[in-house]
Amino acid sequence: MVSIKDIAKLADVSVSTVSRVLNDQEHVSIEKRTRVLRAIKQTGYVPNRAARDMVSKRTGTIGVVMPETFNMFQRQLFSSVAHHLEQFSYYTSFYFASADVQGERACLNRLKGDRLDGIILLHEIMLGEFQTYLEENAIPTVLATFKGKEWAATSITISEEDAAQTAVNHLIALGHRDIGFIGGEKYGFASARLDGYKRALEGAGIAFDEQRLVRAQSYTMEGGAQATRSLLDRRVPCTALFAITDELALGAMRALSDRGLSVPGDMSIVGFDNIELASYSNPRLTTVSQPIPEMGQMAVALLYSLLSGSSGTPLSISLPTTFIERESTARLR
Amino acid sequence: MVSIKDIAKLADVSVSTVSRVLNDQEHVSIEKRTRVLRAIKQTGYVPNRAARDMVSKRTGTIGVVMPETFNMFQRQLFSSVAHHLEQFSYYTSFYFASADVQGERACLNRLKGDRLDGIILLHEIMLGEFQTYLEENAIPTVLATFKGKEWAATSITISEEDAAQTAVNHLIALGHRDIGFIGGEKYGFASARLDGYKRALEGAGIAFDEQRLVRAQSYTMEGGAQATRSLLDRRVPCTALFAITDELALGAMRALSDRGLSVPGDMSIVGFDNIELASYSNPRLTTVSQPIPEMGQMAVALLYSLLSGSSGTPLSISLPTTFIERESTARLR
DNA sequence: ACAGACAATGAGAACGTTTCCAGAATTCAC
DNA sequence: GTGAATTCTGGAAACGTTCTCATTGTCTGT
Repeated sequence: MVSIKDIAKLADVSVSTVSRVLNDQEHVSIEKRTRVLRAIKQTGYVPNRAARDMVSKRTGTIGVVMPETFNMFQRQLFSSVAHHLEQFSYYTSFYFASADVQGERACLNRLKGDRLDGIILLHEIMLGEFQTYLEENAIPTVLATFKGKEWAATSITISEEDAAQTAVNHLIALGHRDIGFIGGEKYGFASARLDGYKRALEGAGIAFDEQRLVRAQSYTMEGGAQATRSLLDRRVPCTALFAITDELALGAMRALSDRGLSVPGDMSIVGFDNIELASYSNPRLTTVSQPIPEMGQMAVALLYSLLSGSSGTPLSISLPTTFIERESTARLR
Repeated sequence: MVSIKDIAKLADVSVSTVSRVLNDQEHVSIEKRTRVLRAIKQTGYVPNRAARDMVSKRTGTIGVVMPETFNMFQRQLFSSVAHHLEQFSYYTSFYFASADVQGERACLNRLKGDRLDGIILLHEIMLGEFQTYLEENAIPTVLATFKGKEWAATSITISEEDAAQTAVNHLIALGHRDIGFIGGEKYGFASARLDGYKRALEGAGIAFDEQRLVRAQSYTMEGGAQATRSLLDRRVPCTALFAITDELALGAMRALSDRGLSVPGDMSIVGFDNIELASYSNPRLTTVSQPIPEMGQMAVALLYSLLSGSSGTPLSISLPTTFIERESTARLR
């Protein structure tokens, strides 16, 4: 492997000079600079990142953490983040954590060895040690799509509860009163969206009924389908469904269709996220649109400002959502 | 930052001894070993990877390259690869290359600095320099979903052409003769699937008609919808469509539905890939199933054997596909 | 012509680890 | 008991960079 010394020898200059050229520093004559550049080109030399990192005490790397089995919303968010990250001169490392304690711990351990300069978390982390590590080492952190309960980190979110309430209100406005809820496990957004659902019912004077609530095992279409089947099996009358995720909603549509129920004829459905697929399903899905590209952009911008040394109380930014009416909801006949 | 020296001091042993403990080597007394381990635990010490990599001349890292805007098939493949990669003790770095020459070059440059021990490519790379670099540096490489033309690397593929032919044959068997083709740009699999389509027509004595061929701008649902619209606008009669990707097929279904055509009543559709979504669409999509989990597993296994020093002519493995009939195809009335 | 400022350059320390080597301590075979 | 083999241990070199510092050379203003 060709090293900086080889380049120095080949260009007949000192190692220091090569380093200066490499890092675009001044105090190098045009003549030597071109000689060095020629040698680099000739040998195909690329600086050894490990060596560079070691001496400079920083890796120039920012980490992006996401679930190993990310859903389509997270996939789109990831795209946006990755795209904006390319703009500026940091390396990016991606970490995929399986959604359990061991998975998060394994992820954390990988992280630690990498000595990141900054980090963006694209999903809620359950493991307390994660927060501890980041705080103790004062690693600039941006939380996207969630806030830490007692974690005073920069975050970018939407008002989950309000958005969910709006979605359910739409169903109510269409005359529905028996509205099922397809939720999920664990995460903060799941309970926030449930709260929004409850608030909407309350606002309309509809009693909340535990029987109309079902939690999917996983945030997948399969999870949504299963949950819907078990809801239907309970035989509590429902004319509409609110699913806290588009993928759950799509799974629900599949399950309904399998039971010979039509959407929105027999059942209206509202989703949440507005993933790309929502406008390609049949029928198109009425949903709450999250500003995914902006969330990614903001997350990157916020991290950048942290890395540039901005201080003070961490910003906690909430972006607006939009309710999108498509074809999966209809007025109750 | 706490370093190995701090641990040595704290445990009152030499740096060498700490290093031995760290790397699970023998020749350390139980007593000192426990002292070292205690010190590590106490301080939360994690070895600096950069330093470690530098001296050991290897990074213990394997790289996974995929397109920045990966489609659902690639997403599932990625999952499988990531999952199997976790089993063994290499670090994994993910690289996302935007699908153009600059993107691939940028990706390559990032790669180079990282001095990978091995690499898995999850999509066809156009940039020749990529191959050159990997070959010149003798980096163990596995190509997944494609083969290099003149690249004698280990690869794992399916027989694209045969599978496509089978898919189109199915349409023919249902009585269809006017079969549109929704293809795409650039990649080898696109032309292989086109060849399969042509061969099926030929086998049935149906003349290939350029007018029934359309290429999507991108391998997305939007791309499929657009392509389908332009095909419909040509007003060449078609009773069936073969899309070389499930996502294109789903976009096509959307476009047809928008024009008031029903699937499979007015038009049969066959896709390719069998992404998760294919069994959740409405109607469910008839398609060619790729053995995605196995492909990922194989790719990892093959890389592992390369890293373990297996040599000889690189293996080129082709996995079988399955044709899956669902609801998007029907007999021509 | 001379001091002072500044540009160009290279020598060498430092970063945190692994690994080679040699010495000390212990065990083993007779 | 003796010598040989083996285990344990620490010192120090090496890895490929960056960065500080000192030296030399070239201007500039008087």
